[in-house]
Amino acid sequence: MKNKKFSQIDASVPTIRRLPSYLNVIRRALNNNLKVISGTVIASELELEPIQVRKDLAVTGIVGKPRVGYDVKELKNAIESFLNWDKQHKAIVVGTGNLGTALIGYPGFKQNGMNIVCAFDSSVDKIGKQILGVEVYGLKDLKDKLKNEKIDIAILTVPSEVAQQVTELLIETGVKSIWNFTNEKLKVPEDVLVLREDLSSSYAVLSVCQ
Amino acid sequence: MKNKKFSQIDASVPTIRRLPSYLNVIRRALNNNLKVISGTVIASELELEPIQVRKDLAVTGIVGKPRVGYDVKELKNAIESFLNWDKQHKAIVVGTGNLGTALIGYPGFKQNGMNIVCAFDSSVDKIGKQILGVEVYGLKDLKDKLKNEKIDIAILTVPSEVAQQVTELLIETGVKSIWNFTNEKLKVPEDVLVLREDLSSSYAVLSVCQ
DNA sequence: TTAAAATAGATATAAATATATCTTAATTTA
DNA sequence: TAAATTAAGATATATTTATATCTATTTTAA
Ligand SMILES: NC(=O)c1ccc[n+]([C@@H]2O[C@H](COP(=O)([O-])OP(=O)(O)OC[C@H]3O[C@@H](n4cnc5c(N)ncnc54)[C@H](O)[C@@H]3O)[C@@H](O)[C@H]2O)c1
Ligand SMILES: NC(=O)c1ccc[n+]([C@@H]2O[C@H](COP(=O)([O-])OP(=O)(O)OC[C@H]3O[C@@H](n4cnc5c(N)ncnc54)[C@H](O)[C@@H]3O)[C@@H](O)[C@H]2O)c1
Repeated sequence: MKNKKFSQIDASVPTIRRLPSYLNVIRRALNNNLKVISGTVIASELELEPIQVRKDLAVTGIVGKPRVGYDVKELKNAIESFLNWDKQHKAIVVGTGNLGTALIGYPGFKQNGMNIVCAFDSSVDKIGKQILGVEVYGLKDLKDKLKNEKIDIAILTVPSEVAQQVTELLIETGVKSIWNFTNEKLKVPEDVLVLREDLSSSYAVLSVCQ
Repeated sequence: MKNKKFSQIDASVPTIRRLPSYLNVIRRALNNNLKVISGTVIASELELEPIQVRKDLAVTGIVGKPRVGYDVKELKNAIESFLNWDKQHKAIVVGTGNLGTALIGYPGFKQNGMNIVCAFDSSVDKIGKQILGVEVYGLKDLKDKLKNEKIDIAILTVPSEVAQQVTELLIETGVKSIWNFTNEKLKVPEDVLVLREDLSSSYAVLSVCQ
C-alpha cells in the first residue's frame, strides 16, 4: 500500500530527511564567515558520500561551481526555501505531559519556522495555565480555538489509549497534518498526513544491533 | 560509507523498525485472548502489505500455519526474543533537561527491557536530586559510577553544543551504544554505535509534504 | 600558457527494499 | 469426502535508493 502523500515531491523521503543536517553544517559555515562550501566538505563532516550530498542538494535547485563548491548563503536559502522553513508554520501541541512539555520548550522548532501557538490538554490541572509562554486550553475548546486560526501541524503527545479518539476530533476541526508521538497507528482519511515518531522502533534497532 | 554496525543481523533496519508495531498489535491480541493471528490481519491493522508482514516476521524464526496464522503467544515471544526485549538492558540518561526528564518518565521503555539505572547532569540544581526515582549524578562522577556497572545504552540529551565532548567522556568510560537526541553529528570510533533520533528531519518531511 | 587537480553535473550501475506470483498446507463447507 | 478458500512460505520481479563512472568546468601552479 503505497502512501501517495509522501511522494508528491520530486525528492525522496531519505533525501528530505538528510537536508536538515546539511543545513546545520551550512549554517555553521556561515557563522564562520565562509563564502563557499563544497559537497565534499559537507560529506566528510557528516560521514556521507560526496555523490549523495551533491544529488541531495540538487533537488533544491542550487547550482554550484566546479572546483569551488556552492555559495554558502545561496545554499542556505535554497535548502530553507525547499523545506519551507523560510515560511511560518502554525502548530499546536495536544497533550501537555512530559513529552509535550519538552517539545514546547524546544527552541529549535521556532528557528525553522514552526510556531507553537497554543496547547490542549484534558486535565484540569493544566488547563488555563501556561507552559513557557504557551497557553493550555481544554480539549473541548479545540474547535472553537481553531475556528479562526488555520493550523498547519498538530503535535500529538496524549496517552496512546486516547490517541485515536483525539485524532478524530483534530480531523473534525480541519487538521491535515499530525505529528504522532504516540505508539498508536492512527486511522485517518486519505487527505490527512500522519508522521509517526516511533521511539520504540529506534530502541529496537539499538537492542538488536548492540 | 557503509555502516557495518547496522548490518550484522540478517534483518534489514526497516524490518527491525517495523517489528515493534507488530508487537503492539500482537500484545493487544493476547490481551483479547486471541490464540492465533494471521499476517493478513496484522497488515490490515497497520495498513501494510501482508507479504511484507510475513517476510518481516520470518526473520524471528516464527513458523505459522497456512490458512490459520501464527500462534499469538509464540509470535510475541519470537519477536521479543529477536529484539532482545526479553533481556534486561541498563541505560543512563545524560542531560536531565526537558527531553531527558520526559524519557526518564516514559514507562514504555521498562516494558521492553530498558532500565534507566541513573542519570547525569552538569547543573548543580539537578545533581543529587531524583527524577521519578532516578538519581541524578554529576557528570564528573560518570567514570566512577560506571566502573562497576556495565551500561548498555547511553541516552544523550545534553545541549547540542556539548554533545561531542560529553560523547568522548562516555566513550572513555566504555560506553558502546549511544542514543543521540541532539542535533550534533557525533564522531565516534568504529566500535561505538550511534543511533540518531533526529526530530528536525521528521519536521522537514512534514514541512515539505504538507 | 598549459597541464594538473578538484568538483559539479549527467549518466549508468549496483545494492537494498518492497511487491508480485506461485506452490503447498490447513480448514471449511457443500 | 472433495472442492473451494485462505494463508504461509518460497521464488521471482519491480521499485527505490545509493554509488560509481564519465564529462565538463574552474582554479591553481608549474
Ligand atoms: N515521554 C516519552 O519519552 C515518550 C517516549 C515515547 C513515546 N511517548 C508517547 O508520547 C505520549 C505522551 O507521553 P508522555 O510521557 O508525555 O505522557 P504523559 O502522561 O506525561 O502526558 C500525557 C498528557 O496527555 C493529557 N491527556 C490525557 N488524555 C487526554 C485527552 N483525551 N486529550 C488531551 N490531553 C489528554 C494528560 O493530561 C497529560 O498531560 C504517549 O502516547 C507516549 O506513549 C512518550
Ligand atoms: N526538547 C525537545 O523536544 C528536543 C527536540 C529535539 C532535539 N532536542 C535536543 O535534545 C537535547 C536536549 O534538549 P532539552 O530540551 O532537554 O534541553 P535542556 O536545556 O532542557 O536540557 C539540557 C540538560 O543538559 C544539561 N547539561 C548541560 N551541559 C551538560 C554537560 N556538559 N553534561 C551533562 N549535562 C549537561 C543541562 O543542565 C540540562 O539539564 C538538545 O541537544 C536538543 O537539541 C530536544
